Amino acid sequence: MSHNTDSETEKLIKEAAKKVFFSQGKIHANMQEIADEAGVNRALLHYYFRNRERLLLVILEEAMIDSHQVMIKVLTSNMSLEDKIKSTIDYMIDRFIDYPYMQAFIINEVTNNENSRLLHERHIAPFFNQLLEEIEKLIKQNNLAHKNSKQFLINLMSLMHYPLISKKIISNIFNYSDDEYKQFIMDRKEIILNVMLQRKN
Amino acid sequence: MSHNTDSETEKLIKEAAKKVFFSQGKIHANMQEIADEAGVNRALLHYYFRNRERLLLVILEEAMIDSHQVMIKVLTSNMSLEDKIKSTIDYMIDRFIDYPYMQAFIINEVTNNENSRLLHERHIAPFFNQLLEEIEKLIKQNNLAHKNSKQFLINLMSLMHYPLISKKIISNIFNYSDDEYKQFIMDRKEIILNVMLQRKN
DNA sequence: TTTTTGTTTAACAAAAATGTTAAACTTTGT
DNA sequence: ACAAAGTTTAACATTTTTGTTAAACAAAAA
Repeated sequence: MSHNTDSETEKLIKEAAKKVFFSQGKIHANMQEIADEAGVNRALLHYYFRNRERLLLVILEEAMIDSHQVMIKVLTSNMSLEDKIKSTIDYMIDRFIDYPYMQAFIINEVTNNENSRLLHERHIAPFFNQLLEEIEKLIKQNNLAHKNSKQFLINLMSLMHYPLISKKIISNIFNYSDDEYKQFIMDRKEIILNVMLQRKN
Repeated sequence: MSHNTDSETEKLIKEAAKKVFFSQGKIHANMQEIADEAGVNRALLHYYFRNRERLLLVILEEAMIDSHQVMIKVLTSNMSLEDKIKSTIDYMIDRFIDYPYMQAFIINEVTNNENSRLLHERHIAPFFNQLLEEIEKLIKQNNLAHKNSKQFLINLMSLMHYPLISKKIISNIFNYSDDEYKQFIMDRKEIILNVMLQRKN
């Protein structure tokens, strides 16, 4: 690599790490593998991020912000119920179809690393209260079949995230190519909406 | 530990490994941590399982069999549609409430280990065809809102597995104790059934 | 042109994890 | 009592990964 200006290389490395962790799901990836993916020397990773833990924490924080801003942005907008849910699903899937293992990474970090859990608790969790209030309003206003906003939220998250996390499993059991898997996920946009709104599909 | 007969220690070690991986979600756990959990010497793990990879493959295979036998057993029984789905959900949750990260382990292994993927492809994936046929029958016979058996299956799996995998996330955002989390999951038995059958709850 | 910044290389130290081995000890069965 | 099987201990070799450093090099900026 030839002399990138300022923080562009930092970004390059972060993107490489995200590719390895979020796209390829290589949860045990070491510094060398990330350096290879970035096409730079391993020493450069330490130059920018000091150590492995910090690099992971940085991309974790960006993933958390990414992931949860999606929902808050759409759900606090001025749309109808259907459009809010629809936009959330559409945007989430479009945004993360190429990062299927991002949620798995977040889950794993929060589960296994106390610092990551604190990061989640401080920066992410508080916003969920806001989100739950919003969902409760939706349920009342639209007389939804679901009554419990927490369960509603987890249902939605389950239907969106699990099929991404289990990309390999799904491809394996249905014998899907990458394109077929992608189509399967795209088809879910409408299906998830219908399930959440209790409609036929 | 004092002189266990035959394969009882083997079992003890496997149970310890399952506790570490499936209950605690410590996906990066090393041999020493597993030995500690089992209360035996690390050398004993090698004595019984030769190396780390084999130990993991053994508990992976048992987990796969466990996990998928649940569905096939219930879904090919003589019950009504509602009871089949209900039994599947009930049994799955009861069986794996204490192994919330089992699915995460399977997913991770299949994603990152070629041998694990082959194990899945050879022993587990074929049974899904059987399962899909069963689901298609159910959909036709009961005129279900869902028409696509594959999407139906993934919906069900999502609603069951994701909330277990994200135990820590859920506990974090809802500020749940272990008991409260458990109750939240137990409440889902009915909720998942209602969502899958498009009923009010 | 000189200086600064970014980057590579290579070598190294240190730590962590894995896998192996031999010896001793304990329990069980014969 | 003896043998066999199970288990522990401790030491060791090997491998892998991490983190550090110094020197050289390239490109941009001054």
